[in-house]
Amino acid sequence: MPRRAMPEDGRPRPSTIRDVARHAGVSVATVSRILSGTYPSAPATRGKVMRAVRELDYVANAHARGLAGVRPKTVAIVVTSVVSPHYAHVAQGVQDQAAREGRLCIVGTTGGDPQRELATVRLLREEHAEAVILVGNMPADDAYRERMADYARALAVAGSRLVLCGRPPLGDDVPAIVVEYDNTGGAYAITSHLLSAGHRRILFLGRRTGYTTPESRIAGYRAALAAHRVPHDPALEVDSVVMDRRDGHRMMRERLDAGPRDFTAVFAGNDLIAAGARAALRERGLSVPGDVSLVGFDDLPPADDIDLTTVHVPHEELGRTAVRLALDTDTPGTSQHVMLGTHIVVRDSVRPNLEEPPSP
Amino acid sequence: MPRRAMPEDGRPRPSTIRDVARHAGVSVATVSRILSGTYPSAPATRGKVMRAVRELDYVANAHARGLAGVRPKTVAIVVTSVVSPHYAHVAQGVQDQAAREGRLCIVGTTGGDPQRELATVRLLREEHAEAVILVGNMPADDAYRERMADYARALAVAGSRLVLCGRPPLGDDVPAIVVEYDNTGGAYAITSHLLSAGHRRILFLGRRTGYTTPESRIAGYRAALAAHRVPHDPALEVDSVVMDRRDGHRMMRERLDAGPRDFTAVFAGNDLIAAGARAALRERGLSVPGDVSLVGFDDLPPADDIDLTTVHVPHEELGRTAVRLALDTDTPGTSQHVMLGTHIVVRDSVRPNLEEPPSP
DNA sequence: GTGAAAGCGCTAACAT
DNA sequence: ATGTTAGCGCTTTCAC
Repeated sequence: MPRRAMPEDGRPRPSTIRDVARHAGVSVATVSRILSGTYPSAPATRGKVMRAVRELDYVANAHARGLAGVRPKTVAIVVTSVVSPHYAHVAQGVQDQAAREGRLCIVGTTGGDPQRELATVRLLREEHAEAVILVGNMPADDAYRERMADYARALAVAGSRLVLCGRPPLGDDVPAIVVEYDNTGGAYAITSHLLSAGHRRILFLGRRTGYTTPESRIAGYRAALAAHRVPHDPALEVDSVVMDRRDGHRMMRERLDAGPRDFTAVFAGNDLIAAGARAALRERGLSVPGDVSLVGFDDLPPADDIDLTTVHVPHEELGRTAVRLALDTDTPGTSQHVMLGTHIVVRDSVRPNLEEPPSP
Repeated sequence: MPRRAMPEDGRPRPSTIRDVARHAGVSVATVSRILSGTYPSAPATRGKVMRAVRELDYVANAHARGLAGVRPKTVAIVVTSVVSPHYAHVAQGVQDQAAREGRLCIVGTTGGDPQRELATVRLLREEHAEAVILVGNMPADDAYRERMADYARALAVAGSRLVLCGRPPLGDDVPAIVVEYDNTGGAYAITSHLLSAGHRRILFLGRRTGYTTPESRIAGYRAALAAHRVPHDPALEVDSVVMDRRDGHRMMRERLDAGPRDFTAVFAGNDLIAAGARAALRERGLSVPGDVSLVGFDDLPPADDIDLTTVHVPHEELGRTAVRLALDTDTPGTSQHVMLGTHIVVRDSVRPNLEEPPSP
């Protein structure tokens, strides 16, 4: 049972560095130095201090330390939601690396609301975290760029590094680190996979103009079609608003109800959409991959559950890399740019197309 | 473009309350009072101050404020992992309520490792958060109780409230708020659901002795059997270690390979196990619910994807309630206890049992 | 209604 | 190798 200071009011208060100093018979400076471990000290003194620390159950006050000019050991991550697997896995990577480097992790959720994002970044500025990692999902318009640039400058003044995760760079004048992954390359690869299986009419589910991630993916889809000399039919690209399972189900259902099926394969903009589309196909008596081939993007649950061939995105590595780069003070540049690779994961949702012969 | 203090070294520093005071021609005390909004002040002064705040882009330093005796607006949550849907949903509830009440949220992950948990709680003590919410998954032995009691006392001294989420209370002498949900009731209800459909041999997948959550669930299972006067066969209870999809698959596969099938329905200890078991059943040519009925527990993804009848657990409400109770300083008691209800969600994974006639 | 000044607990010069 | 002391930026008495 630790002894602790107990003022007259009968409520114990946390031990302070002065309590420890007194208890050990040394000065507060000595205690501070020994605990920080960066100065030489006599073993005997060290022993006394450590014993006092233990007996008084002393832990430093993070706020006092922060005030005294030591950057708090904290990284922050801002996401739309922590239940979305995409964000959850990036957050997990951030947590991993943060814990490994002895940091605490502040997580903010915005629900996709710019107002809440703004409020969160404001609160984070107050905290003076070492890094603020934004895994936003905002349209990449000018307003967005400007907002990010504002964040970047304000955070830079407070000494925090801003990391943009999964989005393209903003420009060299903006002090932000960017960690993204190869959406276009992945989409190109998996579209080629379908083309190689003889599919020519590939429905793309989840076009979302103005949003960088879906746009990069559809760009890869189109590039692959072009490379294989397959005509590009804009009618095969379906717009989505929310990019979730429900929306995938809706898009597929509406498409099937609108007329005769004019595709043999489906490329869903993400695995959630793929899951919804698959359900809709089955409701209409179409099996995957028996009747229709289906691929997704992300390699997150429920991809494994539904045996979906998809593009693996290194979500956790994204988070880990973000933390690593932000905490790496050896590299002084505040505007690095890293692009992580993606690759296909083949499961059982694609079959060769037999409905029309492949072009010669 | 905000003007900001720019020392000789050419690196701007964040504006302080003194910069604002000078800029507005008032004292720092006045600025502090106006920003806290709890004191009367002349409208003219208020205007000057607010303008200065805007022009200097001032945000308060959370550490200075914390040091000066104001409890930081922060709640903390400690979970095993943020990718596990169970924890993610509770965390989402915590985030929701925290944001609603203007709080920042610190998230710590332990990976189930008591060492990391200890380290995390230590770091959180330094932060003096208003609340520390533990959503642990530890065996409920004496060592665990003692550890929790230690946390509780240490955090109480630092003025933080400890909330135990999804676990039974520790005792009145431990200053902790407990928010749990009705595992036994839910298990009782869904077992009754299977019994009403005529099932008598119900395989329970996921017994884990010493862990409160699985133990409460199996208790409900046994209670329902007893209430329906169905003999309890211990051979129908299968032990699990990790309680995940893979383990569900393994348990089901091993059971099916061990001999002739001696059950008509399966009660999986959670939805992940159910998903794994379902996959194993299908690999052996058994359909759900055609050949075997299957139910789970939690109502989390992938329950919806696989049309699983299961028990709904109010995960997000758990998190919201934890924050609400912890921040409710009107109720001074630090050892409240709340139990949230659970209920069945019927989907399409149960069929009446035809293999043997129900008892008369 | 506003100002002056005393800390909060810690770190980092500056002494010795 | 250790002690002394001046802040860090804010809130909050206590005066006026």
